[in-house]
Amino acid sequence: MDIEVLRRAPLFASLGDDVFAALTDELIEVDLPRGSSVFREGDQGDQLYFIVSGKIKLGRTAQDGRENLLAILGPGELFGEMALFDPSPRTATATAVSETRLAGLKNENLRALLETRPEVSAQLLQALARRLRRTNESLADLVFSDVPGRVAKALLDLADRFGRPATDGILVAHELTQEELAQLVGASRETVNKALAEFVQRGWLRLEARAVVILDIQRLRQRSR
Amino acid sequence: MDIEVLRRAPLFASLGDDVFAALTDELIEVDLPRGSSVFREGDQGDQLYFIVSGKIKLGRTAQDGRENLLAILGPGELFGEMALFDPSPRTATATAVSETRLAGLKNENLRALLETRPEVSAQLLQALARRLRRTNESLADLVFSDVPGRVAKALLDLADRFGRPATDGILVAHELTQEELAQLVGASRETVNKALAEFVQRGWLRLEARAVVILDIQRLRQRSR
DNA sequence: GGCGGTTGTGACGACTGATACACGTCTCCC
DNA sequence: GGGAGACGTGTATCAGTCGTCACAACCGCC
Repeated sequence: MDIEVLRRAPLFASLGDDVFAALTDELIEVDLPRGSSVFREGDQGDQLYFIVSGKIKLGRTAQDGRENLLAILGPGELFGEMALFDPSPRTATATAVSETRLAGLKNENLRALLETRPEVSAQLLQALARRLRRTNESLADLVFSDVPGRVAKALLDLADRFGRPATDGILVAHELTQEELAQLVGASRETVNKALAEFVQRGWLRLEARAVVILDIQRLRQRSR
Repeated sequence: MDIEVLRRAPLFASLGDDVFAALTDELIEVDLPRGSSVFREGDQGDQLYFIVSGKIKLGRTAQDGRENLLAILGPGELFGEMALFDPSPRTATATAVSETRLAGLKNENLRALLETRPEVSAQLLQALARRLRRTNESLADLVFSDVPGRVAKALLDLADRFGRPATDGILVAHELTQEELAQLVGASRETVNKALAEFVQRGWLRLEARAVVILDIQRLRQRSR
């Protein structure tokens, strides 16, 4: 397994090489094809996961079957950590958006580390605080912004995290279908499609297969406010 | 100051009496009338707060002045803890909903405790995880439920936390104006008012000054799904 | 007694979800 | 290699929810 990504993860950055080496022995490798789930809402969770490569979507399903996505996570990020502190079952389903490799860590193993290493606790607290901040941000967006605004914001966020410079703009290979993008911003696929078409028509974007190229990031930023 | 509430707070429950006594010396008492703020969005934060009595609303303001509330917190709960892990300024404004007494604790003091007491870290992690869970819940509600549904949900939540049995139902003295309730559920005051009027007309609720009496909690629960 | 803040209610318009359908593309199987 | 079907995408029409605006009534407090 490529452990370089994990070595650089903030949670482990403070650890000595020996402690980190001991930890890697406890990691459980998981490989997932697109569309398969790591765990589902309601499952009992005894593990948390680091993303080595690929992308994971965290989603919830309403009783009528509609879905909404809480987050798209990429390499170096961790998820499923809430089971550590709370015995209640998982409140979200984690699904691979693309072919994905994970490193799982049993709660008990991390718990032992937390007992002896206050810096690791601090890092975990920071990670949770940041997630809470992001979620609060999304809440405000849902209340204040219309669908095109939320789409613009989501694209900019994805660009920040997964964007790569291209010849004529920023290539964002988000790997999401428009349906998934719609679930992420809390709107219908059709409305998201129209918002994208409008952005394209204005020359701010170019659409590619499960990707976009941002051509005019300034305008897009302006639209997202 | 009435420290009984704090002694029972989960964050301190695991501490010995001696450690707790030392901690109380570091607490800073704050009294607030209705409407005054503990801190505002953008402030630099170096303290977190426990609610001894009263209620606090956490809110954000959009650039056009519209507000939305992230949470209503009551006695025993803590807030402002995100400044501990993240140097960035406060992302919400904390305002007293009623006359409120707080106990403030400097970040540095808590940090010292975290270094030596892993149980306190664990409690703090748990508190954050629960908040994140609640926030995710709110997100899903915004996407899936209509305004009456969200109002019903908010009332049930407030009833859980602040309700007291009355002769003909559950008295929920939330102390919020309809405007504040609207900001909490992410809707306009008028729409919230109409939802409340409908519930009253169906005999599920009785309205009182900054309070409601829930008469038929079953139906209200059903409406909230 | 007046005045600001809060509540109650109606009319209207805009955004957006639902529905329906055409089209393109990819995969898998024959 | 080609075709069928599943999946993803592009677009239009229509109806419903909800926000905005407007205004009346009410309450509590100075």
